[in-house]
Amino acid sequence: MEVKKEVTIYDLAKTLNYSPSTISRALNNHKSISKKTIKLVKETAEKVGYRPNNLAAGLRNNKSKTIGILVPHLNRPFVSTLISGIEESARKAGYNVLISQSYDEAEIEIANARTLYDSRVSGLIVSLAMQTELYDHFKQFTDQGIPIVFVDRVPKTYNSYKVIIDNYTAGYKATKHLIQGGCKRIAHFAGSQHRNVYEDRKKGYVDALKEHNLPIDESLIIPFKTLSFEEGEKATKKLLKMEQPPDAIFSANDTAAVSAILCAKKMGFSVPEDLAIIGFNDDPISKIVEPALSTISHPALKMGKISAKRILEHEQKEQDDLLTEVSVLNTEVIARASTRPIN
Amino acid sequence: MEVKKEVTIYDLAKTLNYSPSTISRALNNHKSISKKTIKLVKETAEKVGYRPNNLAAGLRNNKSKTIGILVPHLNRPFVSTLISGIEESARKAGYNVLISQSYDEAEIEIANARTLYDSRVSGLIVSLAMQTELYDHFKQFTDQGIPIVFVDRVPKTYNSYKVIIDNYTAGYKATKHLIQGGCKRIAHFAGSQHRNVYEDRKKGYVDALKEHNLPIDESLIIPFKTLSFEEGEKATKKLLKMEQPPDAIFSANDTAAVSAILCAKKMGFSVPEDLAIIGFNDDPISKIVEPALSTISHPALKMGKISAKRILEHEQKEQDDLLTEVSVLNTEVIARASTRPIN
DNA sequence: TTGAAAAATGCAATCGGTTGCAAAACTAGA
DNA sequence: TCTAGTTTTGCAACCGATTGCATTTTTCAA
Repeated sequence: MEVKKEVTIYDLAKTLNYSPSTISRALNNHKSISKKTIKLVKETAEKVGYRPNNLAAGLRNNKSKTIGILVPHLNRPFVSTLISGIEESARKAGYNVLISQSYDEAEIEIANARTLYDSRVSGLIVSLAMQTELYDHFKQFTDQGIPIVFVDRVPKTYNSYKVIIDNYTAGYKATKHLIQGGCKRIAHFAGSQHRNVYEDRKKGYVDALKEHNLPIDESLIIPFKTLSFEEGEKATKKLLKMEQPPDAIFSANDTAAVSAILCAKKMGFSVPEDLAIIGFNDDPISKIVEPALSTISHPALKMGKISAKRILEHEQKEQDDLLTEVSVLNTEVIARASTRPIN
Repeated sequence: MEVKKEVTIYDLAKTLNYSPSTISRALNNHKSISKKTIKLVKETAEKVGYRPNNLAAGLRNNKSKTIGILVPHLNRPFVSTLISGIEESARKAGYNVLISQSYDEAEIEIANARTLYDSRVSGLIVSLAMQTELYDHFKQFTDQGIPIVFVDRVPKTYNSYKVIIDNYTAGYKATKHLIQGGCKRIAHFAGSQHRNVYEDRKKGYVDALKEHNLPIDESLIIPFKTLSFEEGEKATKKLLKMEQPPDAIFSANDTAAVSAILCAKKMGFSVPEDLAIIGFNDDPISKIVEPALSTISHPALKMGKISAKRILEHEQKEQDDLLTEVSVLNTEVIARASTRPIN
């Protein structure tokens, strides 16, 4: 197959009788190049089909105008929307977006971090795998002054940007919402307590119970591995077969919550009368299930945009030693039919 | 902020008293380097924290071991799963994945194609924007021998790899499924007829009716712009208010189909008795809605993996002039509760 | 021991932009 | 017209890895 020779700034230089430096500067609107020259260069570049080689520029500058993303799973509503937000902001600023998924495994996360580093990303946006507990694989970025934004699932201690929601308050609000509906025995579908998001949601749940003088019943707090549909069904079955079943469930995600609704209905319980249920995330399924699932909003798109912004801004900043900088977004209870109206 | 100096092959060369060429070859397991040297080089590289610079290698080779993806929207179940499949295969082969979304606008698609080209992707995987009709922006890739895989939404004529399902047959099967359930007045939610997927689904629908001697009623074929929930509601309302409303709907996607179920129920029709409904894609919501939505499977993950494979294989191939090479995947009717059992 | 073939390694150019500094060209006031 | 200052442009090194070809080293049969 014949491959057309690509046009480089050297070709442009020859054509226009300028030096490559001038061409390069003209294309980048360098202030020391006259407007006349800039115009001429750009027009010619357009005409002859010149295309910049990002690899060359990236090599010279040791960064690639690329944001790396490291998430557990790409095909989840929250994550794919988060990425959509990142992509939108990045693209507007002329940045590319490299993606990778860890499948919630620390080992893969580590490998992917390496690869993204090797591609000299300008910044990294990470949502941690379920079981990641060591953060050494992020040090390579920090050492090179490459900004990292942890989003949603963040490490407790690592020094960097973070974009999160207030999971504690969200958990508190969700639980309080159930209490205000008259629920007294509230179960909780808890995610991995290694991850801040699930840990905090649970804490909010516990504190809401305490504040309303409801007992904490450990048998009502179900530890989940992945908060999957199947796990949700199993847990619901178990709960509803108890001698004294709960009258409500606060699930740490929507998937498990929806499975609880379906399972409860199948077992003859009515939702929300016998069992009120509230989820977390406002996934698309939460609007579709019947009764529609009350849940907690999760501003994925916005979190994505802010994460990207942090990286892009970082380029401008004076690189003092990087301090932790946390953005906390608002969430709210979305009351639908799966919980009882507030008294 | 202090930035640690990065280790290059030159540093390794100095340390080990070899030339950079030998280091490079050793790291790449070149056959002309002794196993002893390879071992030594690799161990030292590991020890001193050497990290390859993909930009440098990419510049030299004029390609970046990166697959570019161009899709309409990232946060849709089909697309995000497709990408997940691409990412998985690409990663295994040591390739990175660059993403971009066109928001279904040809103009953005063109701009993104440029950017991906400028990053010297090794291959491009595209699902076309709704209104794209000119394909000039793909020529730059073809001219450079960069393989393009069109997936799902593909151009009719462009010469390249294609990974699709048989939309015609799928549309035919979906319609036939309704007919076999006893439906006689079957409406169709049709997508943009510029895109093969929607055009072919409609053709399958039309032919199924014809073959079963059912009349084609143009008033039952509703043209959609985006097949959104809102559009679906509106269309359903309109249909059910007709003097002689349809007894079934074949929707070209699940979103509109689900909205039809909900809308029909709200209007007092029972599904599937009064109105049978079948969708397309097997999105997560289709399992959740009640009655559960019958639909057509869409092997997103597999399509992603195959698309990536096409790109990766292409690298090996003798680059004869690229011919069109089409992979057609199987789909099947997933019968759930929103359609009537087959007689 | 010698010579030729085979194996291992090195030289130097190359990929395409970017940029500090020097130099040239231009402007304007004296 | 001359000079100092300003604007514009060029020189050349550099980023880090790859690779064709030449050279050195090793191997082994004669």
